[in-house]
Amino acid sequence: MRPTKGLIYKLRYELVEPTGGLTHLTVETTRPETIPADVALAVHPEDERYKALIGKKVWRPLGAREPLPIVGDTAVDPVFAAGVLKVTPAHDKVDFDIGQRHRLPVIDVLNPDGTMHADAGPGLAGLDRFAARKRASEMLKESGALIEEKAYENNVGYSQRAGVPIEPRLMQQWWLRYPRVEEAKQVVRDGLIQFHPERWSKVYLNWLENIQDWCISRQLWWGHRIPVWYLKGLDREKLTPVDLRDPAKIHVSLDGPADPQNWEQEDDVLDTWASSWLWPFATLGWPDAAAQKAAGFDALYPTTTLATGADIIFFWVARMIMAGLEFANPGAPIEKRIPFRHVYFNGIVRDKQGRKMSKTLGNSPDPLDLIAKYGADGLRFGLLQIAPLGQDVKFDEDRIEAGKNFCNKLWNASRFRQMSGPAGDNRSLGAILARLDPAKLDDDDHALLAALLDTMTVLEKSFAGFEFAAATQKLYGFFWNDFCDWYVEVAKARVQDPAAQSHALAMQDLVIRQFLLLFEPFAPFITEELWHLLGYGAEGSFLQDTRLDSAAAFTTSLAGRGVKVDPAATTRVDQLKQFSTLARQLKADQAVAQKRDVKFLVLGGDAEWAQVAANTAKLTRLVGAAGLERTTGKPALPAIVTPLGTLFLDTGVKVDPAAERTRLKKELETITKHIAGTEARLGNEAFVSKAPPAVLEGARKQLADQQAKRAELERLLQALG
RNA sequence: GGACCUUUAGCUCAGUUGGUUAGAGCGUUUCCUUGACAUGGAAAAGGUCACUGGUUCGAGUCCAGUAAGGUCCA
Repeated sequence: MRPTKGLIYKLRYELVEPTGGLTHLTVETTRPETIPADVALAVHPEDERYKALIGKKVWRPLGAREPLPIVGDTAVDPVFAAGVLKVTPAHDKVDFDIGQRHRLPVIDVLNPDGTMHADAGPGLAGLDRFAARKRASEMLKESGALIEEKAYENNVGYSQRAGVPIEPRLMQQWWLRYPRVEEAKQVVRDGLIQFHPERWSKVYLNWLENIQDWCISRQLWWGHRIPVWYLKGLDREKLTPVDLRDPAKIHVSLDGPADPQNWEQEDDVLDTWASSWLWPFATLGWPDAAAQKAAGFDALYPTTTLATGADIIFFWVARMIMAGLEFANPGAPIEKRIPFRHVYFNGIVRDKQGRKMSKTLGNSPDPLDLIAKYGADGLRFGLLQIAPLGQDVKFDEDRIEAGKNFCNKLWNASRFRQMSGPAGDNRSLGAILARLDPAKLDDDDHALLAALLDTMTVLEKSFAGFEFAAATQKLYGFFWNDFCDWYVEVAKARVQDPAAQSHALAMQDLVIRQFLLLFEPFAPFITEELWHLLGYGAEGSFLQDTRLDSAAAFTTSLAGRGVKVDPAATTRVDQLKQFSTLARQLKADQAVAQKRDVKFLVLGGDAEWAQVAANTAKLTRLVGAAGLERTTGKPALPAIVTPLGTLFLDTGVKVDPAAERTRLKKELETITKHIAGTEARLGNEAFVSKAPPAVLEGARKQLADQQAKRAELERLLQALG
């Protein structure tokens, strides 16, 4: 559709019998050359101006002078122009529908080449449609029917290929009645075929409930020719319904008539989709039995998953299902006839403004340019990251850059592993496990293995549910945060310790190996490269051929080496993470340069101090501390409350009590607000009596923690004086 | 007109069966090139979860309605 400037013509249609003081009706049209094809005028049945005229007649002002009925139809917009519509069923969709409703005849005045047909009458016949429009207006002017013509802009459909306005015209078309409609509904409703996301099945079923016959004729020259033959000498434009059912005149079959010399095959070809709907079995040798056997039809049909866009549910998916049920494994149970068991609807990638990418708009980035900029893996991972299940995605190059950065992170982490110490035997999972020393597993090892197992479990679930974006997010967080930001950092000390090095490196080799296996579908190139560089594969073997163990199998392998992951370690490591974050925060608050090593003092119970003391080496390194000591007093120093006790920062500079007080008061305010919220919840009788015990217990624990923190903050404020 | 979907931080999006103080990336602010990575590290600011009502001890999440936007309709 394109806004097109043209003319609109205001015309008089004379009443055959003047009624109620009216002699004519005023009609506006942009296509006066189609008047010879008019078969009626239509008004809105509720329109007070014209209601009484329904059933009366007017004279056609151009072409054959015949009386045309006035009909009432709600499709008429009473507000547009004079509220009277000329009805030309042969050359307008709305008019055609009106014609059908009122059983009006159809008069075609256009030839296929866009010139006027003889039925357009003398003066117009033979003219090109645009020349005819001009001539028609002149003829109407001469006869006095033309009231006025004025400039007008409306939306006109254009041919994309030829760039000329499209003229609706009735033609002989072939239609197909769909087979197996009920079965097609049943297989999706009963879950024999599952849609992902499931909600698209509603769209599918809704369409099948209202299914109409399929117009399979396409006015094209390429494709499968429609298997219909006409007896030579028949006028195809004048066929009656009886003719169409007469096998002496019309032949329909795949093989064609026995006496082809007497017949002419239909020139039109099938709708593209009428070829495509055969795809699931036509690609497996169908209909030739020997070819099917050779292609492995019995093993491969039905296939597991069809991946496609939801915009072609009707065009392709529904039709493949019906075709499969009809043509594949005829007579077999229904589960052998369906073409696939799962349909995965990928999101459609749109541009930043949300528009569909198209050649016409030129808003589609060239994948090769993106690969040159971000790498094939970066592009793939970035796209998967922004494509949630069944949701369209707005393409944003920043996300692709994030994909590249992640690949870079993986590369550097692997490089660091190589620089950290000698390569061990990485050729199999067993070989790496043999290098682990179960006696040397610390909390960080346990927490990392727990996070790895969790990642594996989440990936298993994500793959089963076609949730690829969720999988990428899990992989990203695990590798960047759990492994690089925490584990590799805290392991630096162990790697330099001769007694712990071998074990610590084996842990890294193990985790990188499993990560490469998990990450391979999202970034096949860099993972394969690293697989070889780090010696994970034997000579000539490939990551892509290596089996990925399930979380359960991996747990068993660990157990075989005497490694049982301690879930409580994660909690303890989280406390250390919080401790170091708060320590850094304290430094930042006090405007202490990060690199400057300062002295920290910890005030806390024995258990808390024991945990800090056991991790002093890690913590001082992580937060940049010259020392981390226990204190029993209440030094007048900037402080922060952590899960492992209160932490004081000694910069050697005299503390500013006013600034410190302001900071602590703000903290106190926040925690007091939270306590009020928690207390309100616990004070609610209905909550206490109805909430599940676990939730209740959680709330009580939370309140206790919050109160302890508040008490500590109050003590600190008091100590400041 | 019909069906379906979306609305959460400046931007792009997560948020699993309702349950602590709603998350991530990018962007922004401050600091940092010490030995994996500045394609990086540390910290911070930033949200009445479109609106109205309902169900519930409890709603971003469930229900109804409203608004705005989008997709498909052979």
